[in-house]
This record gives sequence, structure tokens and C-alpha cells, in this order.
Amino acid sequence: MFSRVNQNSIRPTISSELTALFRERVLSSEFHYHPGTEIFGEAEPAEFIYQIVEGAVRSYKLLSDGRRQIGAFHLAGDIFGLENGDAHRFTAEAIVNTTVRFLKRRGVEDAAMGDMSVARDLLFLTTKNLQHAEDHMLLLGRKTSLEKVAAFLIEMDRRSTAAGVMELPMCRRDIADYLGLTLETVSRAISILHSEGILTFAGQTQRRIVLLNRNRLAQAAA
Amino acid sequence: MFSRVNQNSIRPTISSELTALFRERVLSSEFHYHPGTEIFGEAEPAEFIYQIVEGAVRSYKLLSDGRRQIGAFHLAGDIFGLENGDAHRFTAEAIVNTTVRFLKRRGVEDAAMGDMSVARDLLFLTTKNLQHAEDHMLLLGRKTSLEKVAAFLIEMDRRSTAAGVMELPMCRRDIADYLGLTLETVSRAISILHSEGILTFAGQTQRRIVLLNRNRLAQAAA
DNA sequence: CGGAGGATTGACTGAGATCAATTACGGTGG
DNA sequence: CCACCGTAATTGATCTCAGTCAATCCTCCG
Repeated sequence: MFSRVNQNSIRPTISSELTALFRERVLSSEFHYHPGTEIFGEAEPAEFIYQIVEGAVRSYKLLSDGRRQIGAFHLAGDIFGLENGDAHRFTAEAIVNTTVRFLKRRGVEDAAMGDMSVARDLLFLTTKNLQHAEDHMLLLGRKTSLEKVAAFLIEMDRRSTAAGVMELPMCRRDIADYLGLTLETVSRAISILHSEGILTFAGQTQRRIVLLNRNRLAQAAA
Repeated sequence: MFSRVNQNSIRPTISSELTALFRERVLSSEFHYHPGTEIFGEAEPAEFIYQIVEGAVRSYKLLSDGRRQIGAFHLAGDIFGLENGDAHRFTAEAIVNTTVRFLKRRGVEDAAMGDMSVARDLLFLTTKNLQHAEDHMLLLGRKTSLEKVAAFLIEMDRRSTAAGVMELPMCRRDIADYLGLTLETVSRAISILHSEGILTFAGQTQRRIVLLNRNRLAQAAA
């Protein structure tokens, strides 16, 4: 399922104190997950919090009949699995080959009790997640399929490190379950943006996208 | 727009420290809002945080063409307007005649710096909001209209103090904008639940609803 | 009693879902 | 290196759930 690895370069994040905590505690506490493997399940006890060293993770909820809503994608540097209760509220799965750092939740809470800057970090991170969820509610409840896909591409563009081409780690189905659509509708929307010259594909994969006109993309996202 | 009032009984909430703070600082810092009046606007500087003494408030985001997504309804006892940045991320409006308490945001932040239990309260409250938003994303992205309306009624039932009849302070359009539907679809869904004997109306208004079969309602919410 | 806003109901439309076929890509073994 | 296979993505045809448009009813007011 997973295997130990050793790697230490990581994209800097805003949450400096927590990232520092992660750095301090790197006692081979890194693990590797293969595509599709579960990191933790919804309602499982939340023992750790996680930071992605490399790779990508999807967090989702399921309905009993299999309908899935992905609440967030986590990329390199992102911290996830942060809960305030005892149980995880999402299932988290590696999308691609992913390396992850662990921190014991109790340890973080203890640190927060003693160190106000850690407590502030925790609140800041939770607020960031809340802000994202709030924006995503507007998208899910009130935007059209084209607006959703455009907004998704803008979000990924903003979060991607490489400036030129953006490599999407997730498949169309993942995008669909993030946007409350079907994979066919996502594909059609991307085709429209392609045919309108707003984006193009790099190489012969549909996962590497180059944005040709960010203004028009932003308009489409309105 | 609003007028001073004096009232002090309030439903107890989970967030005891913050509520205590609100109590301490009640120096005629209560205001009354009439239906439809704005308490604060999106992107306005967040100077205060608020607690409802009596009434109901809707928090929403707008798209440029007027499409609206209500992110939450706030009822008596609820604290809202809590931001971690300098600006509000929602517009908040009174739905009915509403009395609200204020706390200076700076004051709360200062208290949190000195008192760890206030800091914990702040984090707890933000986490509660996040949890609600996460559940609501699943509803908005993946549930059918009937499931949405059933889930809404269950939520309001859980939050309502009176056990028998539930008095909805909001109109069908508000419900629709909360659930990502149109008011007609909400009306039809309620009619279906009515015709199936799951709910009935109290008196001759469509705002007072009595749940006749919570099990079947929960099933409908799947 | 009359008027305005809220809610329901009906007829029709349409955006996105579903079903289905085809094409493209990436990994594997020969 | 290439043929093969399974998965991913695209594209087309059709369907359906919820949206739109519109009429009516209801309720609470002045």
C-alpha cells in the first residue's frame, strides 16, 4: 500500500509555524502512496494531520448510492486532514504517486496550547479552508457548467507552480465530482474552451493544458 | 435602518466563552434590524462580530448578474460575521425583525491572544462553520431537488427550539437560493412531501410546518 | 375591500445527464 | 521498437429533471 521514502524539498506555504513543526518532526515520518490508495477514510479517528511533499490528493464525501462530492484537491505543500473533532470528515486518496508527511494531531494540539503562534496558524488554516468551501458553494449552487470548468482551470492555474503548462493530476471524473457535473459535461466544456482558442493541449495528452487567454477564461468564469 | 433595544434572554450556545464575552460587553450594544435590511456587506471591513438575540439572518454571495447563493441561515443564539481577514466574505441581511449584539473584532482578537479558551472557541466556531459548508457542498453538488428540500427541513427541525411546529422565517426564494434551486422547485418539493403525508401546515400559512414522519423525511433526504 | 407580495400549480423548454460509440493514450510484454 | 490492451477522453444522440414562463390563489395588510 505505501512505502517509506526520503525527501525534503518542499514548496513553502503561508502556514509557516505548522510547516516548521512538520520540519522539526521529520523522523522518517514520510510515506508514499500509489494512485488511488486511501490515506484516511471518512469517520475514521483523526490521529494525524498531513502535508503533501509531492503529488496530489482528493478529499471527498460519498452518498450511500455512490454519488461523490470532492471537496478539495490538495497539492504539494498543502496541509490536510486537519479536524477539530475526533473523526475525519472526508475520505482522502492519493490521485498520483504521492509523498506525505505526518504529524500527530495530539502533538499539534499540545503545541497550540503552549504556543499562541501555532494556535493562530491552526485558525488561519481552518479559515482558509472555510473560505474555499464558501466560494465553492457559490460555484456548485449557482454557476453553469462552462463557468464551473473555467473557474476550476483558473484555480488550478493560480495554484500551479510551473508558469507555462499546467499539468492536471486528476482525471475528468475527478474534476466532474469536484464541480458537481458529469465527466462528459466537463469534457465538452474543455472542448468549447479549446475550440474558442482560450486553451490548448501540450504534447499529446489531455492532462497538460496551456492557457492562451486568461482574460477570456476569467470572463467565461464570471 | 435600525434602532436600539434592550433584551437579555438568549438561547445558550456551545461557544460558552464567546457568549460570555458577548454578555460582559452588553453596554446597550444591541441593535434591531427590520426585515430585508443589510447588517454588513460582502467585502466591507469586518469591524464587529455578531450574535443574534432574536430573529433570523441570511448570509449570501452574489454573482454580477444577480444570481445569489445563501451560505447559511443564522438563528437566535448564533454567532456570525466572524472573519479572519479584514473583510466580510458574505453579505448579511435580517430576514425578519431581528435583534443583534455586537462585539468589536479587535477586542475578541485581543482576548484570544491573552486567553487560550477564547482562542479555542474561535477555532471551534470556525470549524463548525467549515463543517456545515462541507456538508452543504455535498448537498449542492450531488443531491436531487427533493433530497435538498428534505435535508433543509431536517436541518431546520434540528435547529428549531419549538418541538411541535417549525416556523420558517425565510420565504421560498431564500430556501431556493440556499439549496441551489428555484422557488418553484422548492414549492413543488414541499407539495410532494405534503401530499405524501410527511408534513403538514399549521394554521393557514405555508411558513409553519409540522413534520408528521421524520423517518420518511430522513429517507427522502438520503 | 382592494392591492401587494408570497406560494402554488400548470405548460413548456432547455441545460446537463445518460447512454452509446469511437478515438486516444500509456503501460506491458513480446 | 512495436503490437496490444485497458483506461481516459471525446463526441454524438437522446432523455429527463429542474428551470422558465405564466396564471391563479392565498394571506396579510392598510
